[in-house]
Amino acid sequence: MSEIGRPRSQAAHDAVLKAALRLVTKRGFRSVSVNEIAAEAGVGKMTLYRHWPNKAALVMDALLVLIGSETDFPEAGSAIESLRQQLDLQAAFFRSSRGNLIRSLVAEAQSDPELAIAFRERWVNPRREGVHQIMRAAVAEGSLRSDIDIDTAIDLLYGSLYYRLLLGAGALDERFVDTIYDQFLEGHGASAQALDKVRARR
Amino acid sequence: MSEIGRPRSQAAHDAVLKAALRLVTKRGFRSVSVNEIAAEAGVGKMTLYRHWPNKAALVMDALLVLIGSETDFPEAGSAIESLRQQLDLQAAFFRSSRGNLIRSLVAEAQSDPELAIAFRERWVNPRREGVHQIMRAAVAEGSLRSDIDIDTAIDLLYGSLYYRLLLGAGALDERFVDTIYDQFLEGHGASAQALDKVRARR
DNA sequence: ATGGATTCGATACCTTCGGTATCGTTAGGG
DNA sequence: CCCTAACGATACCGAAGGTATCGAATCCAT
Repeated sequence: MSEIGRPRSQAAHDAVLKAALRLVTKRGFRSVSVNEIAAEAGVGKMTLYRHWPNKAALVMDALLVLIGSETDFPEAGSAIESLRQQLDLQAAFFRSSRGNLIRSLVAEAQSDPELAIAFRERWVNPRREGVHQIMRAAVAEGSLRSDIDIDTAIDLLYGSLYYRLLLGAGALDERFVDTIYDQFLEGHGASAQALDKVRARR
Repeated sequence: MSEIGRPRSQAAHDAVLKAALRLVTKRGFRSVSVNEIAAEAGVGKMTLYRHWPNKAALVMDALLVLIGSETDFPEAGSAIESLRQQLDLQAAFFRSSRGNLIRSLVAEAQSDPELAIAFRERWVNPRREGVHQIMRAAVAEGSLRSDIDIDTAIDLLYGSLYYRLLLGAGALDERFVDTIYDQFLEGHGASAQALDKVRARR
């Protein structure tokens, strides 16, 4: 297990990640060049390409390493409350400069199959799994109806957030989160299930 | 009022639109070059740029002119049935090679503000307006609860379709449409409203 | 310590692509 | 019939992602 030659510089690695995050969140993926990122990091272009195979992989890493935890589930008194707070958090995340990063990566992924897979497996799926868990807990605590189709529910709730982020179809404010959350509970809250039983009894 | 000089060739115009549609639906926006489109159309590059200011505007036009009507609302016995059929139609549209075109334009719009505006105003908004009308009709015929927030309902339903199209998070098949439609009616169908009244009476 | 292997930052370079400029040629309205 | 603008073709420009190569620096193994 040879460790021959000069070792990789962790400082350079970190500086490039930070520079990439700063520039891309601010101005977007396409309008930031690799030369700029290297210059901002005070690093040679070839050093950058020794650490990442291409621009997309670098920015994807910057997202995961530097701000991946910003959408973690907050602690809350109940699962359903935690879900609600995470929806707000996700909307705030999209509304902030981080939103540019997500928009950029989704856009780039449309013409870069490798990036598409990486984004789905390393960003989307882990977060879906988190929502999945919390929804199962919400079912267990009796806040959501037990016959809910969780995957589709996630598509509806989080799909609408991505829709507004990418299509610019409307504000990603708390009022919007309020509304989709209310509409969601209207159909999937435990009280809706109770009402179904009323209907069934008739 | 002057019509001096050689007139624009409608044949060239149409050939470029057709070539752009064919190539971009097949291979995607980024991997098709303007040179290819011009060659495929049997047209000089400068002729292309005399008819459209840039590649994005051309492809946007191809979408609207050639296949804009493919997502029109089908005739159906009731408004709610028409809504359901249009959802299926939209999913089939996204699932077909047309989906590549939409994905390409949404992606490109993330770094092209003019295209973003054009796509929203010329594609998204007109179709949202169609859904809006049909949902109002569904309320009027008693198929949807009268207190529905239509704009948010559109975000939920169609947002989830765009989400699956762009994130590749799952199949856009009829089963999926079935499920989101059922979940939608669960919360917003008129019977749900009736059940609310049962709850209120207690 | 010293030498070999590898990374470092810097810079020149290659290729591709969107878009422009310029040819001589062609069509048609005044 | 002729003047003007569009036509197809092609050369060109600038920006950008990625590669190649440089001498210098750094660490491990001997």
